Amino acid sequence: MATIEDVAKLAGLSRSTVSRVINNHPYVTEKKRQLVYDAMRQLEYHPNSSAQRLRTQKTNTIAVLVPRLTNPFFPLLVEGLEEVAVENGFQLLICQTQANEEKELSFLHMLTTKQVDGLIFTSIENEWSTVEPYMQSGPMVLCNEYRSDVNVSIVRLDQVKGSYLGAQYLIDKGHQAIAYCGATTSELGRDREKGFIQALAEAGLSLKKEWYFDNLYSIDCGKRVLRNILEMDPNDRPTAVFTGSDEVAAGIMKEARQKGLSIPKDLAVIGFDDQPIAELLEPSLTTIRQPTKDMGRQTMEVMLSMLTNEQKKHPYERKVVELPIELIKRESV
Amino acid sequence: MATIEDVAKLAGLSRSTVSRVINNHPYVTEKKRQLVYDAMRQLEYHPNSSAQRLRTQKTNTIAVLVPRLTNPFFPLLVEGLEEVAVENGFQLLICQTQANEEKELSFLHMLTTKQVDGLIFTSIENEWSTVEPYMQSGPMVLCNEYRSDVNVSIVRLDQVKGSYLGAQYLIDKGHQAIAYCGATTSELGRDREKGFIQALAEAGLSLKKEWYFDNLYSIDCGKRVLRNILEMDPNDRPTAVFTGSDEVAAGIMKEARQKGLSIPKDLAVIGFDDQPIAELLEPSLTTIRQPTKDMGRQTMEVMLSMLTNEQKKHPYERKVVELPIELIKRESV
DNA sequence: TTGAAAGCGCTAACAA
DNA sequence: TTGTTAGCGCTTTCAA
Repeated sequence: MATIEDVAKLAGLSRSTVSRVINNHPYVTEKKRQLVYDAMRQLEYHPNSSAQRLRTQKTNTIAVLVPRLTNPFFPLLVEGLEEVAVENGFQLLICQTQANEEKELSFLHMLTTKQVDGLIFTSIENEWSTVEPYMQSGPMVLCNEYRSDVNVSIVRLDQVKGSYLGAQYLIDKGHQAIAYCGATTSELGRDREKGFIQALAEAGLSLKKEWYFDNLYSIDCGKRVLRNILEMDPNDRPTAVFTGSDEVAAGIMKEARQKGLSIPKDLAVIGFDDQPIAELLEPSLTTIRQPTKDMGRQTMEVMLSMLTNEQKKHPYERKVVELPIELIKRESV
Repeated sequence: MATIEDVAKLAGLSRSTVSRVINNHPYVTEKKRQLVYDAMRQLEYHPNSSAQRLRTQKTNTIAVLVPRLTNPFFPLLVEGLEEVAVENGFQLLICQTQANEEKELSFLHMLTTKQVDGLIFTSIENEWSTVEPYMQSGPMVLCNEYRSDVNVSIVRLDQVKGSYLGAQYLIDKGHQAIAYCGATTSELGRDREKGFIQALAEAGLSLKKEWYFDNLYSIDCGKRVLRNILEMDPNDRPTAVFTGSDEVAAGIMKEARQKGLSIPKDLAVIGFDDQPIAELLEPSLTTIRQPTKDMGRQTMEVMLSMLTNEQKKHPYERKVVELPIELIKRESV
């Protein structure tokens, strides 16, 4: 492999001049610039990325932590993140945590080893107290999932409103017995619960403990929920289910059909996300639309502004962005 | 940030000894090893990744080129690739080409700039002649898509058999008028076409030009196909469609319902991939199952063996792995 | 078993 | 406008 030294020799110039050409610096005469280009081409020279990183202390890479890419929500988010990153000369390092605390920690490590310039969480597995120390190694932004009581930049949705809209719609459609699929472990999950309960309360209803399903995320989880519902007393079981994701909703619907239930007649189902699958299901899925890709774009913009401010030696400024969320009415309710 | 020098000083030892401890070399007394560990902990020292890379000329990172992550086939493939990579201390750099030639080229570049140790294609956008020169910069493996006439390692499926099975099944079910959604641009696409035509030929049938839809990949593409079919003469139009992906099949089915067609009565549909969505559709989708995740695992194993052989200064040995493919019968045919 | 020293390939401050 | 020079932080001979 040719090095900058080889190019300099061949061009009859110094390494500095070659470096200036590589980095598009001013104050290089056109003639010498050409000399350098010729030499680079002749030697098939390409600057060594590790050397550049070591010297500049920058990687132009941003880590994005996602639980798993097989959940279609995240590829969409990544698409938004990546668009803005690439527009600004940055690269993404996509890290699947598999919802595993240790894996997440190992990725956080990349910030301290200077393998990445910044890090974006789209979900958080560890306690914030164990994450926080890593903030001194580089900028972090929370996207989607959040912690409102800590000093970190956040781009998120109004989850309270999301579930409120869903519950209200079910109630408007005459449902009184509504099951809930949620997650108690995250603030996002607790906010959704808040909105859901609020809508119920305004209608004089409350959430039954036995109708609360916790910690669900997959199609199979959804199927299990449906089977659980079927095991309940037929005279006292939910007529509608609010779910935390289109996957779970799809699982419920699939299993319902399997068991001979008709949707929405026997059971109304409402999803969350508005993934492509929502429209394809039969009946098509009523769901809460998240502006996923836009959330990605905005997150990356916050991250890049932090990286830029950092260069100006300004302290990081906390930004909180909240994006709108809406109900998409289809046929499953 | 603490450096190795700081650790050495605090421990009262040399940089070399600290380095040996970091890299688990033998010949360090337990006592000094502890001294080093203590110093590292005290200083919160973490080796700088760029420096290690520059010095060792290794990144322990492998680039994986995918067209886009929003096609669920690829996250599944990546999962397999990543499992094996992580098991062996390697990291994945996932690169979305957006099916764009220039983007692909820019990622190939990472091999020459030593940003990655090896590169895996899951689809190829450029001519092989423009890709080939990059092989001298590091090992490459083709996964899923392939070029049988070039000297590169490949892990792939028997595509001829895949489409043969699908076509044969449709014919067995009594279909004579079968539309085909394919791709002429890749060898994979041409092989599928081969198998399809072969099955037809054995039944004394042939593929109508007007029933050939080229270059389709998304749900919307599928919808368009269905509309095209409906514009045909009702007395001379396909009774079945063979598609190149579950997405396209889903689009066709969705639009068919929209237009009042019943599946499979009015139109039989067969997919390709067996993604989660295949089972969820109504009716559920008959499709060709690809052992996607396993294909990923095997690909990474080939890549790692090349990386290892490289260290032994052996020339790369071309490996070709072909995985089985099967027909999953459901309700859409 | 340990340390000294060289150098991976690059950028940037400084001098000219 | 260009070149000289000093490292960035690490690993790895080589010698002790």
